[in-house]
Parts: sequence; C-alpha cells; structure tokens
Amino acid sequence: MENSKFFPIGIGALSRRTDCKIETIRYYERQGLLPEPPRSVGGHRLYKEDHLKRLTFIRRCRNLGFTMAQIRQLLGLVDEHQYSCQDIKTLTMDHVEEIREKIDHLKRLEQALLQMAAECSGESIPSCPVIDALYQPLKEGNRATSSNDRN
Amino acid sequence: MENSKFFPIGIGALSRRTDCKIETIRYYERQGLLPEPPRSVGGHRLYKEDHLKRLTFIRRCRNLGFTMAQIRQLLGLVDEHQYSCQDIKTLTMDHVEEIREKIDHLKRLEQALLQMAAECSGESIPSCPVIDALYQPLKEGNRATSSNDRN
DNA sequence: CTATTACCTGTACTTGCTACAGATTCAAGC
DNA sequence: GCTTGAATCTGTAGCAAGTACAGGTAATAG
Repeated sequence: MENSKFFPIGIGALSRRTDCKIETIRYYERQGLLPEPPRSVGGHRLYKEDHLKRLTFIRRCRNLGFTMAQIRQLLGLVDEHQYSCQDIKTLTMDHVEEIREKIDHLKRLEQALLQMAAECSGESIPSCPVIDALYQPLKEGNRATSSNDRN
Repeated sequence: MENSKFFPIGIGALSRRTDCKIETIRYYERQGLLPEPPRSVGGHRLYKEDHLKRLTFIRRCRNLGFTMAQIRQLLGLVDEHQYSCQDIKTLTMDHVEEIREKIDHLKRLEQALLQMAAECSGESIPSCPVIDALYQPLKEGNRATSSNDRN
C-alpha cells in the first residue's frame, strides 16, 4: 500500500494518532508492551504501522478497563499466534465479572451513603447524625468521651 | 465506665481493633490524619480511646470510598467544631454523585465487553473477532493524517 | 535473665501513568 | 553552512493509598 510512505513516524505523531501521551508511549516500551522501535541516527524512535496498531490495541484495552497485566496476557497470546476464540472469550468474561463486582460494590456504597444522608436534617446546625454514626466507637456500648475531649 | 483502664494500647492492639494494618496507621499519622500519640519511655506509641474512635472514623470513610483528601476535609470540619448537617450532607451527596458516575462508566464497559464477547464463537480456532476489532488500525482508509503533524 | 514478641525508623515497591530538567537532534529558513 | 525552534532524548521524581521489607530497639513472659 501507499500508506507505508507515511511511515516511519516520530513519537509525537504516534502520540497524536493514538491519543496517548509521549511519556506513556515510552512507559509502555519500558514495560515491554510495545517493542523497541528502530532509531534514527540521532537516536529518535521511528515507528511503523505495526506499532501504531499495537498501541491502538493497548489503548482500547485500557479504555475498556483491562489492567496492564491483562493486556500483557492478551498480547502474549497474540504474539505467539497461540490464541483461540475460546481463550479470548474467557479472558473477556473474567473481566466482565470483575467489572460486575465493582459495580455491585459501588452500588452498596451508594446505598449506605444515601441512607446516611437521609438522616441529615440539612440544616445549619453544628451537629450531624452522619458524623455521629461514623465516629461511634466499635460497638462496646460505652458512650461518654465527652468528659475527656482533648483533641 | 472503667473502659479507660484498658488504655493506653499499643499500635498492634489498635491495629487489631480497627482492622487497619500497623504500617497504615503510621502512614495516616505521617499524612496528618491521625495526631501523633504520646510515646512510652522507649518510644512506643501509646493510643487512647480518642485515637481509636478517630481511626475507626477514617477506616469507615475509606470503606465508603472517600479519598483521603475528602476525609481530611471531613476531619477538618469536625476538629474545628465548625461543621453543620448541611456541610456534611453536601459532601456526602457529592460523593454519591462521583460513585454514580463510576457506576455508569463501568456499566458502559460491561456492555462493550459483552457485545464483543458475543461475537466470539468460543471455539478453539486461532482467530477471534475481539482481537480483530481491538487490533484494527484507526479507520482512516487512506487520507492523510500525516501531511500536517503538529501538536 | 533470656527468649520471644512487639514495635521502631527508613526506605523501596506497587499501578498507570504524568511532569519535569537538562541535553541533543531534526527540519526549515536564509 | 548556519541558526533557530520544535521535537525528542534520558533520567528522575511525583500522584493515591497504602504494602513490605531490613535492621534495630523495647517490652514482657517464664
């Protein structure tokens, strides 16, 4: 293709085309997600289309919430041409499960906060049941710290 | 009551009673969330009930997903006895809003992943539409992104 | 009085980047 | 060829929110 006549490109161009900061690109290289590209005589990195595609892949995965370890795993499969639809589906569904757990957790937090906020009168008085609830010592019945408030 | 005769306690006991690692307690102290406690002659930290309550508060807030900056803000209000129900309700509802945004985001990720996974045949063949989709270069068929690369 | 905990400080590591500083290199204009 | 000025280089340090040592001292039980 004639596309190749636009390559190689510098790190700045790669950055713009992948919406990934320059420092992040170098970081991925250090982390082994992106292969080290060839360099110009002066030492500047020169990227070709393969790098562009690979970085696009990485960025999309990150945007989908995959961790770098998970991406490393995906790339490992791809690099060795050893992956099957089965593998990928498994990894993907594992990730879906993680996301669902996070959603569950956040929903529980939301409910807890809403319940607490519902106790608030919302008035400008120097007292609040939310603070009281959070500040209560672990259940040991014993009240009364008022006598020695020294904080 | 006579509870105070169980105090002061060492950092290990405080750790057990708040389910907070020792290193984390010292970390909170360095960060200024917990006041520096008095020390024994030999230099060991000696905590009283106030510390226990304050650390309990901090841990509960963390478990509710508040950041340390937010907790600092809450503690600041409490410390100065300047807080009102209004203040607390506002901070709480701001936090609820953040949580809702996270939930929305995660739900969108979940949907995107499920759609991709639905394309998978789930077979043991060395190919997968998920990988293909993620690996596709940005759609730009041919025209020129390269003629004027300026940041 | 010794053995075993408990605790001390200080530093480095984690994840996924981001932000410099200070030195080169590249590309363009004249 | 020379001089800008932008682009890129390496290396280091920082963010949140802790965790994990190492190497040493303190407190306590028997």
